[in-house]
Amino acid sequence: MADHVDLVLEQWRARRPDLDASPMGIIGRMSRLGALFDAELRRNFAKHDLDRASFDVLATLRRSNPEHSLTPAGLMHSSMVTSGAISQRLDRLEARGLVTRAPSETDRRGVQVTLTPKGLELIDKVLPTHVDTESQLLAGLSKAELDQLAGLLRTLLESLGDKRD
Amino acid sequence: MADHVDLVLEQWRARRPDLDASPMGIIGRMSRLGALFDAELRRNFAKHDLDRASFDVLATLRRSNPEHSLTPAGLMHSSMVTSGAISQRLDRLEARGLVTRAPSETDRRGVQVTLTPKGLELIDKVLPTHVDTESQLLAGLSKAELDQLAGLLRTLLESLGDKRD
DNA sequence: ACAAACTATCTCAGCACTAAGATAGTTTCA
DNA sequence: TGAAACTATCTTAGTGCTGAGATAGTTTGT
Repeated sequence: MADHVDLVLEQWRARRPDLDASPMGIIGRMSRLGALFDAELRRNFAKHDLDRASFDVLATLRRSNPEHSLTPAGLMHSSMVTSGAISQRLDRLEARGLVTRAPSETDRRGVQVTLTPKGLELIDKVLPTHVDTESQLLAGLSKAELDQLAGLLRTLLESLGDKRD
Repeated sequence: MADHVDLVLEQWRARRPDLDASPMGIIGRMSRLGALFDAELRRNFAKHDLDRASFDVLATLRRSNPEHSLTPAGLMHSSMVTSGAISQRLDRLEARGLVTRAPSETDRRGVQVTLTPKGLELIDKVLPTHVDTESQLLAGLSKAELDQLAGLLRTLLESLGDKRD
């Protein structure tokens, strides 16, 4: 059994035997899996006239609270992109009538972003197909293996300072 | 112990208890780890006037064979980007004198890309700092845990058809 | 009370990528 | 042999992001 990364590691052993390339065995695999996941998830988003960026915003609003409402800063922290990216995502979603931007009542610099009924309907339609696609992507591992994997990834995230907020 | 993704999963349970969001526990964590890894690796590349794209090309050439030489198609398969992206990456690297493009001797459509001495020197200088950075990113897991993680990721990649070529 | 420091959001130029398609050369096979 | 299918590479318009910085409003400390 060997995947593409095993070949890469062999090549490094042949060309640079002095180098311990083993960390690439983890980080290289994650990067490849990320690319494969992304490509497949994108196919599903496209069926519903969405892309990853729009889905992320709609899904974050959907799960955050019963009002489906957050500030741009809140969206930024959740999605790990810059404030400029959030502004542009919101421009697109607002133009499509999927979210609204309202001035904050407590802070005149602030904005409150809220899912419209149309946005709620769309994300609720896409969500089941999304987890379904994800589930198929993970079908190569058993339930026990998936739990083990989730645990290792959580430990790693915690060690890098990933927090709950 | 809980990371950001645990919060996300809790929120889904509260808002959409009918939905089994557990696949997000894996795919969401991989995506976050990918972003954190990328940011840190980029910092190291920048120290050497490089970016991820250029590093990928130089490293792939470095490990592939003793001649440090591949076709654009070979680079494309290894890096999971489109042919257009490879063309542009090679334009940049060629302009900096880090690789050469020579017409293939056997196929007049073909091109042979080769590391220059300057390119070889650069990648050999950066490589140890790169694996060092990766190693630090993984320091939160023991050697045994890393082996376990690599195995699970390999199984997943194989189940998705990732091949050695 | 007021200046300085800070915070929230937006704007925009520059960058690397994709998707589609152009160009040139090679292979297949009737 | 010659047409059709295929392959290798490059070109280009369009897209979404980052990084830097602008703008407006809030908080802090004296």
